[in-house]
Amino acid sequence: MTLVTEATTEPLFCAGGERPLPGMSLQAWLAERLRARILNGEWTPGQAMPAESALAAHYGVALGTMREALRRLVDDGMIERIHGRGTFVRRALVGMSALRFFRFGGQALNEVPHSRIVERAVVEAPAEVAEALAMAPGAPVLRVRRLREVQGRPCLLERIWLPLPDYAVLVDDDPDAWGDLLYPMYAARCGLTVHRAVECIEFGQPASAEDAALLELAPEQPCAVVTRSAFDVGGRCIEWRVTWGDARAFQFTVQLT
Amino acid sequence: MTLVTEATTEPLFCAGGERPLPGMSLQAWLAERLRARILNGEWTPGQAMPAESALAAHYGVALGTMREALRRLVDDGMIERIHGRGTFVRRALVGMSALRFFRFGGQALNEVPHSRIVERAVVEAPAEVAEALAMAPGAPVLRVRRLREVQGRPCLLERIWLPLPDYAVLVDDDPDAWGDLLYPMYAARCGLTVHRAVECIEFGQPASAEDAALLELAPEQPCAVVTRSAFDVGGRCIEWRVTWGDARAFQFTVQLT
DNA sequence: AAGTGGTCTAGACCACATC
DNA sequence: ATGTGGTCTAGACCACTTG
Repeated sequence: MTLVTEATTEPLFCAGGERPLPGMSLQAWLAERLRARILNGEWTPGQAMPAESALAAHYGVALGTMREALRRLVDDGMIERIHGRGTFVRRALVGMSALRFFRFGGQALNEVPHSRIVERAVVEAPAEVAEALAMAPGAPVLRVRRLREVQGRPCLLERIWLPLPDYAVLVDDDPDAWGDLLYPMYAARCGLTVHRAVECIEFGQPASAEDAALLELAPEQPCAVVTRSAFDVGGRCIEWRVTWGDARAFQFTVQLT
Repeated sequence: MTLVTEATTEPLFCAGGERPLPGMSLQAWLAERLRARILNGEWTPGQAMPAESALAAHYGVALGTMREALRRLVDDGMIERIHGRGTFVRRALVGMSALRFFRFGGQALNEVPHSRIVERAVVEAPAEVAEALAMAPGAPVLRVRRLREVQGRPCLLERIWLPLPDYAVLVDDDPDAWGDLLYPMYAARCGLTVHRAVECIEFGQPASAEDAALLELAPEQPCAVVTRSAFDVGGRCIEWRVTWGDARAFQFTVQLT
């Protein structure tokens, strides 16, 4: 009598009364099952998952138990719940521009700075890049240098490394058509969604005199350097980038509770 | 038959069936009531609150509802729950040393750096300090300058401002007896507990040639500057401090999910 | 053994979004 | 009107900590 309206790649029900619970709580086990199904691509980012009632019925658990399992995934940043609409696998990160670490004069809030692609080349991955992207050293990667401008003034310089062949479609097309936001472009053109990222902030100098000139800074001018590894929902690193900006414009706030 | 074992400063029960719920959920209202009682000092930091079952009975709500209210306070960092032991008002922050922003050579993990009080004086609060501490400009404050050393090498210099008369007992005693950790000392000597803090990280130079000399840095050497406002559980700012450290040793990691 | 928080159930009803 | 997540109830039992 139960209609299974969803394709599933796992046993429909853990019958026989025996569930794999070797000390793991039911809600934790449910969360892991759902996480695996998301990672398996059963529900893709932005797509709605079945209703909590449907999931609870599917697994034969109480509603409250399934709610707790879903809450774990929300806390993980894996899914997002919207009252009255449904439960969704989270899309790419937003509002994570390195620009949020800086205060550039006259910068309007939420203003997306203009992007200019300064360089795009297929190169062999240097050791550092290869390690970050979990590739063999020397493997082909797409290297991009991008300058970001606020009100016509250069403020951030980014060096970005992208693993090939995942980003192959970006090798030969027109970079001017990429737009100002890369992550939505990655999703649309390459089917790659950034789900999580780690940033490391340090102080240093521009990587070269040419980079300093692009930023209109003296070569020895101190810069804040933001190194970011970006991962997809499966935990694979799909972008590595380093961003430079004038240290005098750097400002970052931390809440401690 | 119900024994009221706790002193309470509010009506014991919201009788008459009418609870102040002008669109607020019951659990949110409960959380606010409990928050007010904590801020009122009914349960002090480190002390156990009544059991969730007792609280639920006291307010005449279901256990699960009270659990949700308590969960909100946990998420706020207001309380802490320990399985089998109880629910506790959170103590002072730990592991919030500005040292966590730096990597100094040979620094062992969790090593508490040695502290040396370089200056202690009662001064009139400058405008900036007065604003941070919500005092009148020129009001008396205790100014402390502290040098922190790792393996005998100076690494951080702190300028700390403390509102008077709250810290009056520190004006004339022996600073060498303060120890390496100030916040536990504040709690023990002055009855002041840091519950929350906000830090702002910027880039700059030492405040004076003398400060640079204390850090054994050139006066023009770039430094990371960490400005911290520390608040008690009631939201009052009870400490304002600025910390300088060599920018070359600065390293900070941010997780984005 | 007693007391605590953590898990789980099986409902009911409410608030929000969409068609 | 229907379907979604959010709130609330009233229990039961489990896991952990302490005396």
